[in-house]
Amino acid sequence: MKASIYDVAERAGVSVVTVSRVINKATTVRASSKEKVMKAIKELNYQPNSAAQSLARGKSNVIGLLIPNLTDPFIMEVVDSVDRALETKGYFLALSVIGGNDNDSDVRSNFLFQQERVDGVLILTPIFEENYVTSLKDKNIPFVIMDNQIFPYTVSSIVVDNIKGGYDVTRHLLELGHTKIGCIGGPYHLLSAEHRVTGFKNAMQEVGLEPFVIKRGDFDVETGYDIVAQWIQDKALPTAIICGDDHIAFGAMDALREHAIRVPEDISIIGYDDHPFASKLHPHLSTVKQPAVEVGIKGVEALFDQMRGKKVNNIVIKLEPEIIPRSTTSMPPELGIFEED
Amino acid sequence: MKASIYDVAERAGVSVVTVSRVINKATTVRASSKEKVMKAIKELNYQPNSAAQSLARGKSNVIGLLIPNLTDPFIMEVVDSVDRALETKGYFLALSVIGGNDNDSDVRSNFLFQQERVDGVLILTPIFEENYVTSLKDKNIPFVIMDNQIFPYTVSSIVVDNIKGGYDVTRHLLELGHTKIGCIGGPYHLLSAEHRVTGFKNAMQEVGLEPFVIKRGDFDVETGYDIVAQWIQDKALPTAIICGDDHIAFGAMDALREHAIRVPEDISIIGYDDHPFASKLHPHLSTVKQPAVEVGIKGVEALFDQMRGKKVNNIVIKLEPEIIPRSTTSMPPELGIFEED
DNA sequence: CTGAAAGCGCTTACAG
DNA sequence: CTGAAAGCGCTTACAG
Repeated sequence: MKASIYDVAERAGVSVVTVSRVINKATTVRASSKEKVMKAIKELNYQPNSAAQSLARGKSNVIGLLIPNLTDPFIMEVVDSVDRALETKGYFLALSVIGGNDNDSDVRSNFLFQQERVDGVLILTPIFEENYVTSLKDKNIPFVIMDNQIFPYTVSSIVVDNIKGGYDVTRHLLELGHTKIGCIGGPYHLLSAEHRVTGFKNAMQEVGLEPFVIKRGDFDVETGYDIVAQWIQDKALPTAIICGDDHIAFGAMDALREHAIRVPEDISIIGYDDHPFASKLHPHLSTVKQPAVEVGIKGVEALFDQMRGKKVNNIVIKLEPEIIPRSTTSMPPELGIFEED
Repeated sequence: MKASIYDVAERAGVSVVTVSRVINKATTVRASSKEKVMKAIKELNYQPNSAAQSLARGKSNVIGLLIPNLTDPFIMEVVDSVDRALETKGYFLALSVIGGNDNDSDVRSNFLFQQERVDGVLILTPIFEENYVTSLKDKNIPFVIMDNQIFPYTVSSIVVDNIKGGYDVTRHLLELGHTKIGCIGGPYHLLSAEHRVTGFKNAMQEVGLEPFVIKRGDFDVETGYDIVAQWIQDKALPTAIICGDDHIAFGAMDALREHAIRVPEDISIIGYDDHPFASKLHPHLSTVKQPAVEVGIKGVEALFDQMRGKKVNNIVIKLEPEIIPRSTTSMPPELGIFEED
């Protein structure tokens, strides 16, 4: 049978209150008492029942984390960061993957969104789900949204400046001397994708240049591959391509390779996200590193501030991405691939 | 203030017992009572306190899942599968990433390994951690180990037959006509890696062939790249390479590409795991698909069997991988790359 | 079909 | 520094 706090108290010859105090590291316990209790705990292999603790304390010590999938490296890095941050605070991570269809996500969120079940919720989603916000507010559960670009509500959020990311990437190419710059952006419904394209446009406009071409698609290898293959077929290639993310960049390079077009000699490619493969596959991909660890840490911090009752509505923390130039970007060729001498 | 079961009872004009019954979907409630209770629940926006439920029921409805990292696609697929399986059963997923250093993992596991905190634990680890097993057994927490190849204890586990995987892959190459087959296996401390190599050796021996070469390294792009680059420098390349996983295969192809050696015309490559990129980057990688979803489902099933008290010690469920031939494997060339006419 | 009572295992004031 | 008492919000027999 599992030992309870009463067993420990009895064995140690003290009251359960004292046992509770040493469990909770209260300082007001005589050293000798503490010792006896510790000994009893050891001997009985006692571990406090967390359900009882939660009930008595009115808090569960678990934080819910909602994520859209388990495949995106950026997301996984944030999850890892959150996991670590929570752990140092003695909190648990209850993970829930929000499926695609609405019913599904409804069930899941309701499941997680029970007060007393979680002390707070972290939402990591590229898409703004209004019903989550409503639901969470209804139930009075503290929450913060991470990596979301919409915040017209009084909602705490941690965002990464994607406009700056898109801008920086373009500046990099501009400074290398490129003028014919194309862009394969992410999907329209993702504001992060939108913002990167906006940053691109801003930077171009600033120097009085027109985008060579702009296409949009999913954050996927196939998007990059298909679009670039089409461009090649059309014999209309810029001297540099800004990709919405690294998957697109890998796909773009894949298509280029099949046509023996060299990167970066013939064309420069730059991605976004710093996928693990970016620094491993050759040539090493120039890209943008998002502060994933920072996002996780700040998210947890903001959530705990809120849980502590700091009435900090609508706190928005904006983090900056960092460009990492590697081997896929260089000066433009004298002549574009399909240009005549 | 949050509504309790008493508020609901009062408003509905019944006792808390009846409310409890409708919450728990007991059939022994008069329709009219049930209706009143439902109405009160709606009006008060009542949600049962899960800590109280856990305490009263003696179970938490949460399952702990221990994983080594958040980057391996196979692992993530299993996590997803477990998440779904748990959800349909009304269970929560408490995730914990086991860090590298021992201290760390100790802290984490102790944290998760509290009876009453979790009803059961699923361990997904390529390395057999004896202290986990001991600890879990001590505390009498049901658990099952997934994707582990060692099971000398009375421990339930779900394993995938890596020997068969290695064997099948080799047969595939053999049937295409290859005789000079090399292998870049995963690390020595991973039994899964070991088994794949064993499968390779077995298949070769069966047809009276010697392995052309066998090297080992981490499951990493760099391993494949470095080893193949070395082979190229040594002018000693087999006509087919069996890679311990897809990362190694990607690295191998990367090195080959830099030397303009064609896949599969000059050399065949086959990976393991069916990484998302395997079917996207060109040429599409021949590989082995592990039954990740199945592993998750069976793991959850086995765990629940155990939780229900089925005294099923040492249940081992062995699942089979499936080879997926794609475009990186074909008949061997007339002459090896470095062979003279 | 329904409810009074006891209990799940802790923590929190309060009093000393 | 310590303990008696009440309470956290539910569920589980038990009796009716």
